[in-house]
Amino acid sequence: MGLSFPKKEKLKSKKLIEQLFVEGNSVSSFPIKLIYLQTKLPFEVAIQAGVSVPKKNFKSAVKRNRIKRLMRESYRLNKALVFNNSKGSFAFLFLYLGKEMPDFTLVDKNLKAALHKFKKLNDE
RNA sequence: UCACCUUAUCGCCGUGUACUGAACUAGUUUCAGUAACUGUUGUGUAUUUUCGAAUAUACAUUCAGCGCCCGAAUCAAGUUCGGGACAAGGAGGAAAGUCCGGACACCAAAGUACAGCAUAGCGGGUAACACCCGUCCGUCGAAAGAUGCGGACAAGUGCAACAGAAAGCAAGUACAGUUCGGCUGUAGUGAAACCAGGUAAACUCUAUGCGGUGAAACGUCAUGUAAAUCGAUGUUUGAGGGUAGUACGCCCGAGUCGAAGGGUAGGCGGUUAGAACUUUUGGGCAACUAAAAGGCGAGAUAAAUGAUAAGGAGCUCAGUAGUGAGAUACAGAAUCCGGCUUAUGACCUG
Repeated sequence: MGLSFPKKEKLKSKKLIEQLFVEGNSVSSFPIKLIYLQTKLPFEVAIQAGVSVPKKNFKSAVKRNRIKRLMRESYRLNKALVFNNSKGSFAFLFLYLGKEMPDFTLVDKNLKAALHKFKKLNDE
């Protein structure tokens, strides 16, 4: 399956996202928080994922874009951790809770940790 | 004026699948020309070889195949679905603030007057403007030049520091004259005094312009049930409501028939080829404009345009130098244009 991150695997439905905030569970590894929910997806994929950075913490659109890109990139490289082993289909949303600009190493490390936590919970 | 560059690896987004012209009109799909690919087709020519033929190669023509590749539906190159390959492309000068001006779209009601708002030397440019150009005047400057909310005190109303009795609607100092009436003159204060002036980033007046709502507009497709909605028809008193404020005016409003709406912030269109850009020539002091030629380079929608690594350029600091260290601005398209304002790095020039 490789390292691609095509459109089908992106969380796009507004309905699902709202449901995610209301009913979803979460794990976190500061500054990354992962909200997830086991649910039916519109396509035949295991996981749909999205990223979000609150406007409150980062007013500049350029900075928000940068953080979202870092998170997307990190998820793309590490999604093999959870993609094939999970049971059922999930909606993911990664939130960035920090207030400082991160670099790729920091995002990658913590996003990986969050994925590991999710996997451990899901296996039990 | 430019908006760091190059390479490698891994990704994201939409587009295309040789080109050109026409027809049919929306379709199980037409025609012509040029170019390219494949070949156990046929024919011809040339060359090689040979006594000759066959063979081989090249070219021309004909035929068949292919329609970027694979799979499925199908009489499919063209239509639909899924997967892949390749190609070219993929944020800005301000994309920002949303402050003006338009294009475009819609409206139960958009009309008239008043009110309100905007603009303000004069002339020109423009689709339009509060923008731009020219010019006059004022102010600043030695000059080059910079800068200006620069119409009107003619009508009405208001305001005016200090000085002064008084800057109005009422008072009044000193001296002199006198037809004895606070009638006249002079002095004193001040920029200005029983007389005019100043002031319109004071009300006001004049001239010109202004319906409202914004792409979450709007159109359309799918699903499809009641009040309400839309269309047609239509009646009497017209309650009541609406039309940004007021007045007039205008519109809706019973019933019947037909259609399909709500929600799912669903899909598609609108949507990116334009009052655009570049070059040349003509017109104009200029803003700008006319003609010709050329190419076309983002289209996302929880929102693509990237991430990582290495090297280099310019910049700053240190150093004689080789070199070393540091930082790499402001900032992210969202219907599209013309401006203005604000933020901001480097270089060149006056």
